[in-house]
Amino acid sequence: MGKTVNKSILLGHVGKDPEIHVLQADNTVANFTLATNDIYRDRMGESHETTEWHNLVAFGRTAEVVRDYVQKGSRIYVEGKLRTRSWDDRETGQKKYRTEIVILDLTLLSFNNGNENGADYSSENGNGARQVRRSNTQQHPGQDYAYSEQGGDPNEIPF
Amino acid sequence: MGKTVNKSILLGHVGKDPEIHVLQADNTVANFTLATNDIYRDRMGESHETTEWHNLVAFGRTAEVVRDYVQKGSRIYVEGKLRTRSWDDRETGQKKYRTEIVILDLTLLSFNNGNENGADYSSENGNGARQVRRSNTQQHPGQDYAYSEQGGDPNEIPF
Amino acid sequence: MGKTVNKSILLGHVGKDPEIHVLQADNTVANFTLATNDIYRDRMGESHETTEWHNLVAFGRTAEVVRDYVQKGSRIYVEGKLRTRSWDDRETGQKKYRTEIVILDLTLLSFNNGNENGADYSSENGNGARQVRRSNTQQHPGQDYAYSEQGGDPNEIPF
Amino acid sequence: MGKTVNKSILLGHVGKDPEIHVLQADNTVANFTLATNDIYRDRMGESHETTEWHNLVAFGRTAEVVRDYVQKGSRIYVEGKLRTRSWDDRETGQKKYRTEIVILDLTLLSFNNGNENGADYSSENGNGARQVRRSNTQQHPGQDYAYSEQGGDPNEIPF
DNA sequence: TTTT
DNA sequence: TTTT
Repeated sequence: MGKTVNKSILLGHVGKDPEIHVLQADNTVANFTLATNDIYRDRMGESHETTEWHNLVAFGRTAEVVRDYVQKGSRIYVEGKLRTRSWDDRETGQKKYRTEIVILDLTLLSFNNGNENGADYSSENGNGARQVRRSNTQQHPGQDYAYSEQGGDPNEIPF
Repeated sequence: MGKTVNKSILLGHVGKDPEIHVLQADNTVANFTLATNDIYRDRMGESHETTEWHNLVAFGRTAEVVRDYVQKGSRIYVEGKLRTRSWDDRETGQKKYRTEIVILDLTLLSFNNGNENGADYSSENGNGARQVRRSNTQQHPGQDYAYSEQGGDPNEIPF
Repeated sequence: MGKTVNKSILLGHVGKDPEIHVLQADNTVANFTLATNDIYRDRMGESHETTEWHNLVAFGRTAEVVRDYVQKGSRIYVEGKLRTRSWDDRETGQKKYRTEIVILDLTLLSFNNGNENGADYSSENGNGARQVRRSNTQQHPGQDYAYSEQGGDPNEIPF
Repeated sequence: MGKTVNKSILLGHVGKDPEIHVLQADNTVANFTLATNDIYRDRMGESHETTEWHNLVAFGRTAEVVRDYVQKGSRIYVEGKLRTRSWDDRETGQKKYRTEIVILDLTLLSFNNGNENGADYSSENGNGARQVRRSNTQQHPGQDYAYSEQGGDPNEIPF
């Protein structure tokens, strides 16, 4: 029940591997970008394509799913809300703004780098199951967290 | 038909009277801000309300509707797409960003300053009809345009 | 987190006063219809308007809000999910279907019978506050429930 | 610009190969069903999954895309509007209803039977390109139409 | 009738 | 800068 509505729906490809930060023991944050494409026709009737880049952020359980299953090239569906943060730039003293979509719902549409037709990953583990990243400490060596196995079958993918 | 989706749905109140610009004879642009509210509960269980401000932009026919019917305090429903523009700041040389929602569909939910229950405006023209702004030259004296009466009953409100 | 998406967004006017049923002590159900309009142009270029009627259903707390604030003519924004129920018709033995939108989010856009500009209701209580129906036993005499005052300021409207 | 909103967003799997009908030379119609899943927890805390079936219909150019690229098992994203048709049943004389989603926007999320990771089809044509159905006369032998090659590169997939 |  |  709300007086207002703030909802965004995006479907596109992830621009780079998510950055993961652990704020507190209990709160993971994931930041990444998502590309959507717009096709328009100019006055001469020629078709052009532009790419729009969106800043996405996820918290908590959703951030853990991002950490474990989303990477550069992944195709995802996202539902969220817009949020604009502002701060004073240290150097120039100017007000700066950054608009983000806070993810409230996430659907994975591809695995292994967004290549919807590749067959390479099944050969990696030889059993046909989806291989997931349960840690990415190499990419973010400063972090120290463990995937919570409790509360569900560890072999069950949570989406 | 598209490979990606870029859709935002907003319902809220307009922060101030739209700024109207006429780029060419044929292309009106309207810029304004929209507020949405978010209620969240902090760790102490106390309820807080934040306001999110969105930059909206409309073009063409939609901008004309904004010019004529939207004002500070109006409650509106908007469907659009996200667009982030960037430019180099003249003074500092820094890259700056501004994210906007380009309006693709607009529904007016209130008239006369968003007061959904006020009866004052009907007394202004004494006939119970909705009174609309067909020009706002006072607010934007530098502009010179006329509302196009052709293509429809001038008494018909186009939404 | 989900593998699929089932989401409907409707904004329109309520066709008749909601029917309220109390299944158990704890679970109120509200059923009503919502009209949306579609304007289309036929092959001759003439404009036509059709009305689409949607079956809406709300449960629990949301149903209580519907009971107390929604009536015939109310303009509302609704977000929900589609659900199709089927049963065998007693007389004919035929399979029958009914598709409903289960309300997940509700925003009231008007008060007093959807008349967004009326001033009559404020004269009813003489204090400018919105008057709400806290019971509708006349309309639904078979029911016996009371609006729960606990859990919040009884003068606070919950949306 | 509209007074009301009637919008549905679905992401799921296609239940069976679309039925294609050609009403006139110029108007193709495609009918098919789409499954979405809902997970809920009962009073005992046990998790259950239900499947919701949606009736989808596409017209014109969109129907041609459905005809050529959508099949049983395909995963798709759809945006559309709800429409309920009614008729009197010939046998019983009863009023019957059928609610459909009229597709306004369609995004294909998988190829070859929804297997997002399968590599089998690329071996069918040996060049790694997506293989599309440009006719389905076997399935609908009564029809006689040809995919329009004009208006674009015939090798370009239109979404 | 889909999918995980 | 809106609104309740």
